[in-house]
Amino acid sequence: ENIFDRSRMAPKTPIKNEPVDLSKQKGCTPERNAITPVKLVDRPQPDPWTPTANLKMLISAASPDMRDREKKKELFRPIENSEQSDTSDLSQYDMVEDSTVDEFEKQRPSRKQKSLGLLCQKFLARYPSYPLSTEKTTISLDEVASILGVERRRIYDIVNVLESLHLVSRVAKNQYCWHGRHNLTQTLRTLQEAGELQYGDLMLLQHKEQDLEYKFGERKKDTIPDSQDGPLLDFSEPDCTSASANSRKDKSLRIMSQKFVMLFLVSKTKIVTLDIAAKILIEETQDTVDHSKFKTKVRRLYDIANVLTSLSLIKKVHVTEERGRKPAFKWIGPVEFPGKTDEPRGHSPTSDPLPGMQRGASATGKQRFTRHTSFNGARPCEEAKRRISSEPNSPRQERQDEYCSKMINLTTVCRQEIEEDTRNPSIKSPLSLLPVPGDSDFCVNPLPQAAFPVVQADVPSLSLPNGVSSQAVHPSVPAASKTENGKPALLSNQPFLCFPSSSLLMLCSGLQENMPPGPGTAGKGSAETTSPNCGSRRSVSPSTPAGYDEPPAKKPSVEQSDVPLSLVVPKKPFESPSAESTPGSGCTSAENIEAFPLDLASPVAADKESTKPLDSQEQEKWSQNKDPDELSLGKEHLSKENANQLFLPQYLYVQPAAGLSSFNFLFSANQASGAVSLAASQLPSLSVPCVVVPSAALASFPLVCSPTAPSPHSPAPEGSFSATSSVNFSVPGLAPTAPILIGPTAVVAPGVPPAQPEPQQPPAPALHLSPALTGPCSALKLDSSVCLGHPVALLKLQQTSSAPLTPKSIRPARHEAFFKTPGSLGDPVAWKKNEGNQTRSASSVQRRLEISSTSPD
DNA sequence: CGATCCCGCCACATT
DNA sequence: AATGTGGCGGGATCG
Repeated sequence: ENIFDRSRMAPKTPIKNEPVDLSKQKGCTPERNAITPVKLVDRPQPDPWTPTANLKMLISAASPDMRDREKKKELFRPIENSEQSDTSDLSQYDMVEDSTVDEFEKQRPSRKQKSLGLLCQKFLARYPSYPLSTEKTTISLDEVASILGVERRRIYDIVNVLESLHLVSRVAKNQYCWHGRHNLTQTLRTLQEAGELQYGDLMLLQHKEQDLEYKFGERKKDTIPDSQDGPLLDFSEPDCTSASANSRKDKSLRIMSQKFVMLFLVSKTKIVTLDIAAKILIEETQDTVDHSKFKTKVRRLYDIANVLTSLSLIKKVHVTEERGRKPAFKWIGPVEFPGKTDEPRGHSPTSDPLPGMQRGASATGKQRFTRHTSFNGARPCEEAKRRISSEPNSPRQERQDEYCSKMINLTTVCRQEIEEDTRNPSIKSPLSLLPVPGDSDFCVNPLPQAAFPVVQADVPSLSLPNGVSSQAVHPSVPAASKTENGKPALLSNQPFLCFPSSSLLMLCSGLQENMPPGPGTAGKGSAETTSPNCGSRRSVSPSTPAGYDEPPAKKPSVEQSDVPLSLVVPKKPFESPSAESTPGSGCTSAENIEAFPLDLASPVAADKESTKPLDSQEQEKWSQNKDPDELSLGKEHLSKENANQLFLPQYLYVQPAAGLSSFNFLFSANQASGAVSLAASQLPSLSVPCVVVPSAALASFPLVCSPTAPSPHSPAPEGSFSATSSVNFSVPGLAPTAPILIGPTAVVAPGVPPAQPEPQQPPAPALHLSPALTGPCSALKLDSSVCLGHPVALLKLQQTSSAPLTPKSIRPARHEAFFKTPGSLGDPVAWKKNEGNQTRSASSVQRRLEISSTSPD
C-alpha cells in the first residue's frame, strides 16, 4: 500500500477523488451484475460477479467476522451504495432489506476500526521509519485525511504526537515534513534529561502516592514553568521554523505527549499508570484538581497512548496496586541513549567531562559523517532552540544536549533500527539510570568497584578482578587465571590472551572487508540491520555502557543503581588494567592494549584518539546512511584509520555498554592484514581471528579466544568457528569469574561458570561474529549480530553452564536486560527471574509499579 | 460498570 | 472573514 500511495502521491492527485472512483466502479460492477444474478450485487459488492458469491453470502451471514471484513473493504461509503441501488434496482428487489441492513452494518464499522491507534498505524505505514536523508517527505494533512478516510481533526491528533517526538515537523499550513525515526533517539534522550530534571525526584516515589507526586509536581512547576516546557521539548526539531510555532499557545497535546514520554523515560519501571500520569500532568498545568479535568486529561492520554503504541514505544499493561488493577502503559521503546550527556558528565571530573566526550565524539563523527550533511546542517538551529528549554539548572546539560543531539543522531539511528528489528519489547535499554548522569562522581567512582565487588567476591579465585590489573596480566600469559577451572592446562598450551579489563575487546581480522560484495547485495539489508545494531552498541559504549546493559527490566538488583557507574567505568578499568595487562600479556597484548586504552579513552575522555570510537561512529553513520556498500567502504576507511592508531588492520570494535559486562570487540577486517595476524604472531599456535577482552570493569576475567580459525587469512569455516566463538563468548559474558579461553575448536569454557547470563550483548556478538567472519563484512555483521538475537544462543549456553554456578542473582540482571531480545527464548525465563529478583532488590516502590502482566514471579 | 476513546463543537490562531 | 488548529468533553462502545 505504501508504495502505491507514494506513487500516487507524487502525482499529487487529490485523493478525495478516489472514493468517488471507487463508487463509480462499484456502480459499474452492479450493472454488470444486473445481467447476472442480482443477489450477489447486494451484498458483496466486492465480488459480485463471482460464482461463489452465494457461498460467500452464506458464509458472511454465518460469520459476522467475515462480514465485517467485507464491510471494511468497502469502507464506509453510503454514497456508493446509493448509486448502486439506483443502477441495479432489480437486484435489490429481492434483497432490499438485507442490503439495507448490510449497509448499516457496513457503515457502522466497529469502533475499533476507527480507533486512533489503527489510524495512526495506517498513517505510519505510509512513511518509512528511516527515510533517506535526501528525500524529504511532505505530508499534506488534507491529503492524508482523505486517503485514510478520516476527518482532519483526527490527523491532528496523530501529527501532534508525532511532532512532539520529532518524527514530523510542521513546515507550513497544512504541511508537515516527515522525518522518520532518525532523530527519535536523540529526542528521547533529550526528553529523558528534561524528565530527570523535572520528574527525577518523583520517579522514585512515583507510583506511590499522589501526594508525593503533587509535592514534586509543584516543585517542578516552580522550576519549570509551563511555558518553558513547551519550548523545551519543541526546540529540537524545528530547525528554523520553530520560533514562530513556539509562540503558539501551548499545544497541550504536544506537551502532554512529551511529558508523558518523559515519565516513562524517568521511571525505573518504565511503567506509568494513566491516573498518575494524569495527575502529574494536571498538577503541572494547573493547581486545581478538578475531577472533570482529570477525566479530560485521561482522555487525552489515551489519545497519546494510542499513537505511542502505534509507534511501538509503549504498550498497554495493567498494574495491580493496593486498590486494584489500574490501566497503565509500559515503555517498550529504547531506553538507553547513547553517550548522552550523562556519561560525559560523569567523566567530567576534569572539567567538562561531558562536553569533552561528546565533542570528541561528535567531532569525529562529523568528519566521518560527511554523508549526513543534512543532519549537520539542521542541528545548529536545533541547538539554539534547545537551549531555550531545558534545564534551568545546569548549563552543562544544555551543552550536552547540543552535542548529544548531534551525536545521537547517528548513534541513535542505529539503535532505533535495532529496535525495530527486534521489535522486542524486551529489549530495552537500561539507562533508566538517568538520574545518575549528572554526577561526575560516578565517573570518578569506578564502576567496577561498586558493581563489581560482588563479582569479585564470586570470583575471587580469579585473579583478574579488576582491581588487579596486574593480575589480569598474568592470566593472560599462563593459565594462572584459570585457577578455578581445570582449564588452565589448556590455556597454557594454547596461546591465549587474557585481559582482565572489564570491557572485552574483540579483534577480528577483517578477513575481507570485501565481504560486502558477497553479502553486499543481498547483505545490504542485513548489513543495514546489523549496522544499526552496532550503532546501538556503540552508542552505548560511549555514553554509558553499563546502563546500557541493563535495560529493561531492570537490572539486577542491587547494582542497578550502579549502573550509571558503569558508564564511567570503562575508563578506569581500562586504564589501569588494560594497559598493564597488555604489556604483561605480551605481544598480542600490546596490540590489544592499545585497543583497550583507546576504547576506554573514547568513552571516557572522548579522546579523539580512540580510534575505535570513531569507527563505531562511522559505522553508525554508515548504517544510517544506508548503504551497505557505503558502510563497507566506511569501514574500510575506519579500519584504516584505526590501523593507524592501532594496528593495522581494520577491526571493528564495539564498545559495549560499559558496565560490567560490556565487552569490546575488535574485528580485524582482514585477517590477512594483520590485526589478526597479531594474534597469530603472538599466539602462534592459534591464529586467532578474534581477541576478546573482558573489560576490566567487569573484572570478571580475562578471556581470550583463539578462534578456531586456523587459517588466518581465510575465513575458514565459519561454522565451526562460529560455534566456538559463540561458546567463548557466552562464557565470558557472565563470567567474571573465570577467564575463559577458547581454543579454535573446542571451547574451554567448561569449567568456568559463566556467571550468568548476562550475556547480554556479548554473547550475541559472539554468535554473529562467527558468521561475520565467514562473511565478508565481518565488521558489519558483527555489530549487527551482536545486537541481534544471537544473544539467545549465548544465553542458553550460559544458562546451562551458569546454572550450576549460578551467581546469577548477583549480576546478571543488569546487562541482561540489554540484550534480551525477543528472540531469546529460554532466556526469558531466566531473565524474568532475574528481573524479579532484582526488582525486589530495587525499591519497593518500583515493585508496586510492576505490572501485573510482567509481574516477576 | 469502568475503561476507552470517537466525534465533532467551538474557540483561538493564522492567513 | 475564512480557514487552520486543536482543546475539550458528551456520550457511545468495549470488555
